[in-house]
Amino acid sequence: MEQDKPRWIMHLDMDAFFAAIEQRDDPSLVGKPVIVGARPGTRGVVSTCSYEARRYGIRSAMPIAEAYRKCPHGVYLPPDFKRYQEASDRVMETLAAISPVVEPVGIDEAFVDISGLDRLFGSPEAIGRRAKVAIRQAVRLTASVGIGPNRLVAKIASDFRKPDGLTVVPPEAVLDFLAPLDIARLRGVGKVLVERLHQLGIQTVGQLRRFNEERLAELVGDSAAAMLRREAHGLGSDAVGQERERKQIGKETTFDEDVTDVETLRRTLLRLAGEVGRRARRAGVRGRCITVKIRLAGFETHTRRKTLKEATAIDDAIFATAWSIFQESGFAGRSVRLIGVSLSGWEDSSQLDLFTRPDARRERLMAAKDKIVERFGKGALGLHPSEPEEEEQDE
DNA sequence: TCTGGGGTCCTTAATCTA
DNA sequence: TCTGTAGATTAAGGACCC
Repeated sequence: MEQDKPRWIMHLDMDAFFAAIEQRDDPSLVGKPVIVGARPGTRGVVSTCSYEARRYGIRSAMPIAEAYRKCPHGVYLPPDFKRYQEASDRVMETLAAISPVVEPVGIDEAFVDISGLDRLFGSPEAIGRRAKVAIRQAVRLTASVGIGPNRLVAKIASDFRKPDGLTVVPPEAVLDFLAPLDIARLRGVGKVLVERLHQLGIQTVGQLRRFNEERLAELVGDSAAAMLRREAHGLGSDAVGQERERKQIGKETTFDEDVTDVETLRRTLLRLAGEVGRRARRAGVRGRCITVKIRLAGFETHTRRKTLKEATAIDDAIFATAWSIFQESGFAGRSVRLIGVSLSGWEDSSQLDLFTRPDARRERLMAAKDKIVERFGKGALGLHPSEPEEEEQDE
């Protein structure tokens, strides 16, 4: 049922989400530089910071040590995902009351298809205002909204005026809107591509649009060039859907200090494999592919992978494979900064044989055990609560 | 300065297989 | 049966995003 009516896509982005929730819940933090992320003095980064903190040059993903140097008197808080998820759920519900087509992106953003809602709610701009007001009422937080003919333009528009902004870009205004913007605003253009485009003298989207097509393809490759061309012309998908199926479940950890002790690495892998298994069972998936990620002291990162004959979600099987991968990797004895395990390559559920598969019974048992531990704690299984630690909150 | 953790997708190369 | 090859699968790394 193709329709010729113009598409209107809204992108909504919560302002400094984690920090704003902290300020909302503790009024003494209002007006102060609030930094949510790793503890100062550890190896971590800033997750989100308030606009007051941004005045000191603090940004998301900045090493926490650097943030602390820039703003030692800031308020440093660990993230509390449970509270953030609650707020996020309410935001998504609020959006769902405006349009049935809402696609959450992570915890603090969403795309909403608002095409054809003019009779109900008025112009796209009126709908954007309505969404902002409804969210403010529901969670006492502000959001920035962008509206355009597709996801690309809507997303760039929501980022255009922040915080608490509203930017509507009608189809006929797209080219003019994009032309003066920095190429880094485009999706898929990160540090590497920005650097390469700068070398070509391209700083803005308008310059990119005018740049010779063949030359661009020679320098960044055919597929990147094609993507850049489309984006420079403001072309993008207008399909808004539900969340996509996830393709991988992983868990990794960075040590406070680099580790050479093989026993420590073994125990860490065991714990990570257990966590991955537990999450896979809860998600009802089994994977054939096990990947071990190792980051050495110099930040040099490697992955090694093995594909099993039978898909699994059992801790022991994941660990045994991960451990053999590590032992065969040749990294034993090196100084390790980070180690991680992930499971992927889901088996095709249409070919599942739930009753004859040898692992099925054990998996059901382990899933039941997971549930008991979840509800009543490790004590319920006769385990010491601090035994194989685990404080993990569920994302 | 010293770089988290959860992911997705793309590229390239090697290997398997029809 | 031999051989070349196209296409699928596997593996590793990297860029990017939130």
